[in-house]
Amino acid sequence: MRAEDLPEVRRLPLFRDMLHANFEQLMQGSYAQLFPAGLELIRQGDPADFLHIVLEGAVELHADWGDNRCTMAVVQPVGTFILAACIKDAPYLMSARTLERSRVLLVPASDLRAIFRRDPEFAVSTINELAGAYRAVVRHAKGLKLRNSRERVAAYLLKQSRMAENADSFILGVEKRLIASYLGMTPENLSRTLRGLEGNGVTLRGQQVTITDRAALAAVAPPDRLIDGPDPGGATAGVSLPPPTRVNPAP
Amino acid sequence: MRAEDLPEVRRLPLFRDMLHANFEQLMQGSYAQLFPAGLELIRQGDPADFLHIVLEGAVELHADWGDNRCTMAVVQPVGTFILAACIKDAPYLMSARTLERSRVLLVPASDLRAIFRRDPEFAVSTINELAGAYRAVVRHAKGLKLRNSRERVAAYLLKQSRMAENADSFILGVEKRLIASYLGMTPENLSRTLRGLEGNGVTLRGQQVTITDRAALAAVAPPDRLIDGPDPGGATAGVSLPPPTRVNPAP
DNA sequence: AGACCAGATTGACATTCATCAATCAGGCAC
DNA sequence: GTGCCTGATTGATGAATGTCAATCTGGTCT
Repeated sequence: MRAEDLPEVRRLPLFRDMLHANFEQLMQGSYAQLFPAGLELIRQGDPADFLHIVLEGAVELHADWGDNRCTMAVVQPVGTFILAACIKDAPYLMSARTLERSRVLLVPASDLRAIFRRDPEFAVSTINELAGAYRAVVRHAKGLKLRNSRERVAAYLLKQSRMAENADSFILGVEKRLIASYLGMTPENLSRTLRGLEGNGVTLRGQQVTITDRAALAAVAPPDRLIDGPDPGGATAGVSLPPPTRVNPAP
Repeated sequence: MRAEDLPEVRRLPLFRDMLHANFEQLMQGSYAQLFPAGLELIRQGDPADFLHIVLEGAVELHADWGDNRCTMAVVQPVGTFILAACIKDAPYLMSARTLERSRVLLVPASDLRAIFRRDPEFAVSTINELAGAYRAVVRHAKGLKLRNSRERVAAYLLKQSRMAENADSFILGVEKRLIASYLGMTPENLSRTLRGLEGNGVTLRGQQVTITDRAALAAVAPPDRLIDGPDPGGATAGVSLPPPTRVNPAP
């Protein structure tokens, strides 16, 4: 892997506190790889061999059952995914595919398991990472069960707004059909719902989202820290909600 | 706490491998308490002070948003819950209430955090517990997003059947409205769906479930290890699916 | 036994949501 | 620029699910 990536990886909450020697060893067995867009990195059901870390690009985690497919999360740099499967040495519960050309660091699961057994700091980091990931999924499940699709969309927009640098005008970083799948609805339904939300404090033009009346939007779906997160105590990497969005220059 | 409970707690995957001295210390700060049925043990949003372990009875984990409420899990002996919140020292994402008279062991979160920092075995156990809990929620979310209500009900029955001692005839251990909420549907819808499933290999009389044609039921919702679990490598305690059911004597 | 009560069921109805099909719009290759 | 291709949108429709209200049922208490 490129030497210049090391500091960034080292700075991840998961690796930040471990002993240097152990970090070195972990990285020695790892390798970064460049993948084209649309490539299936892992397939659900396969044995978990590598912890994946997205260095560049974006990766979708999705699940399939019969003919149905749904997006569970989008991981962006620098985020890790499928940590739990590696730890349990169990089959992946989700598939992963690149949304764009992406560089991914692959860390052997066996090394991982060996090292947190002898590096207490790393063990604690792993515990925190997993606890954060767990809470992220619980929040996702809560959103699915407690909110209808209109409310989920409104809450999603508000959350993206919070994460954007310019909270009042940002662009959706992902295809709408992916957002729809993430929110547990069809693209058609999302499209109509978005249109229905104009007049509730949002304006849309393509990927462009402008919040004109935050209170009105919040009235559709009162934001709740216990659903929309994040934990007060810092961002949860790993399986997170769809990507932070970039600011966009005024037209 | 009662001395006779100690061995059972000690046998939990979470505590099995830790040093005896540390287990002792952990238990010294803990206390078991008997609660009546229907009592709210914890309320979502409150700070996480104690890891909870159900020794007797049954506890429902549920979430609220506005006027909506949904069941996220039912924990039965001997199972732990809200480990993640304790670890992150963050607010509970779910509320908990006793479904029946229950005895619960309360372990101070601060002790927990202190001890897994110095007991590597306990740290590893915690990691495994969390990884299992994470995967359980992911499976739950997958079920919600990939299956319609009819399929969820069929899969639920099949799963309960697998967990029962007599797989072909068992009783639902929980109120139906609770099951409905867990499955993300209304009690009315569950009732109709259950009726609709007669003729697909199931017979119902009250809480009594009899599977007459497993294949027919499985045809409604093909079981999938990646949704219905469990992990091949052993039962995941903590936040698990609704309770194992007891066998029932033939009428 | 009888009254009572929470939960379950049923029916009628409204709403949400998915599906199918037909455009529409924007980006990219040539 | 033109053609094409994917994703987005829109419309029409039906299926799935929620809601409200009215029983029904099983168990508990007295």
